Amino acid sequence: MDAVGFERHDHAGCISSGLQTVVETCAERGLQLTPVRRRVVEILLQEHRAMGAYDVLDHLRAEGLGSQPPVAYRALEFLVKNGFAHKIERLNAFIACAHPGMRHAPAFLICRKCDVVAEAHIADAAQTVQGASDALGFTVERMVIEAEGLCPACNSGAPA
Amino acid sequence: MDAVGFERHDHAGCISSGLQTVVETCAERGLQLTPVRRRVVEILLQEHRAMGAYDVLDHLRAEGLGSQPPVAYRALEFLVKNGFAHKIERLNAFIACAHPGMRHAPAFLICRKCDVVAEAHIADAAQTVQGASDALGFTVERMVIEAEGLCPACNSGAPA
DNA sequence: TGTTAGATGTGATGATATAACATATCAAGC
DNA sequence: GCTTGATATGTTATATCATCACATCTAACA
Repeated sequence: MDAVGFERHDHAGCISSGLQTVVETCAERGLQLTPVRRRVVEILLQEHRAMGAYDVLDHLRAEGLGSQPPVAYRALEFLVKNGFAHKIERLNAFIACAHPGMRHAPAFLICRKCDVVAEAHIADAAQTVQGASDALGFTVERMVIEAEGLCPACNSGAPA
Repeated sequence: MDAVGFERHDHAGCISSGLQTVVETCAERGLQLTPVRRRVVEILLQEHRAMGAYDVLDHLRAEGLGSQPPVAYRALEFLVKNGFAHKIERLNAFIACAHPGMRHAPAFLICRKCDVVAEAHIADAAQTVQGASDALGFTVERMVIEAEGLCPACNSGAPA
């Protein structure tokens, strides 16, 4: 198990390495990392939080990279489909993947107070759901595991 | 582990017993099961599927029980808060709880082909997420576990 | 060079959800 | 009985999230 999101970290480094991984993975797989798509993943990495599609669109608009909702939704769809970003269903929002390119079934821990979202990899939980589904004859194609509550900082009464 | 949703069942019975459980639980806890709230849980039990708030509202409107969105959303909020219904985040839709009154962390198995939604109780998965969250200092208040894929019937090529 | 597939631009609209404020109901306490 | 407070409902308007439909552009390539 690990989690990305609560601890402090070298953010400039995490942006550049995250972007680099996306660039490389797209090259390997023959995916078109167009300017809009590239910029959206950069925005998600920079902001480092769950962003609504219209938040992303605001950034794009300010940079002349598209002004209508479909522009943002299409880029986000591409990123989610290829594992470079995730949709947080509980928030109707999107976040850069902490481990782009890797196959994984992430779980998200969402703080209701400060809105921080951590991406945890709780393989056992995913496997348990998978196993139970198999037993019922249900084939799992996508899985959503999201926990809402209080993050360590908000738990301990620290300023949000 | 058990699941409610895929197998055939005595639906008239499940409606009446489900409603009865809600009525009794409200009485026990001093909750106001008003006409709108009661009718909404009946609608969810009758339809036996995930319904959008506006689908529910259509029923209410046809019966003169309210015509504006907040009427439906408020009733649904009451039902979800008290464990009589669940929100399926992946679908932005609501479904009657298969085990009203019981404390539980349900997982939902959503068929993308025929839209059937089964409520499974995969205690291990919930506990695993809970345990991992505790280890990180994250307090879980609400958990969403949803798997999307193909139900047994759609899996086997049976008519959807 | 014509064709095609994928990506983007853009206007309109659909779908989901809540804010804000007025009104109603009812039980508790004076 | 009357006031008060808590809870629920009615209603208008609006906020927020998401997609449709169609035109255009570009690169790959037969």
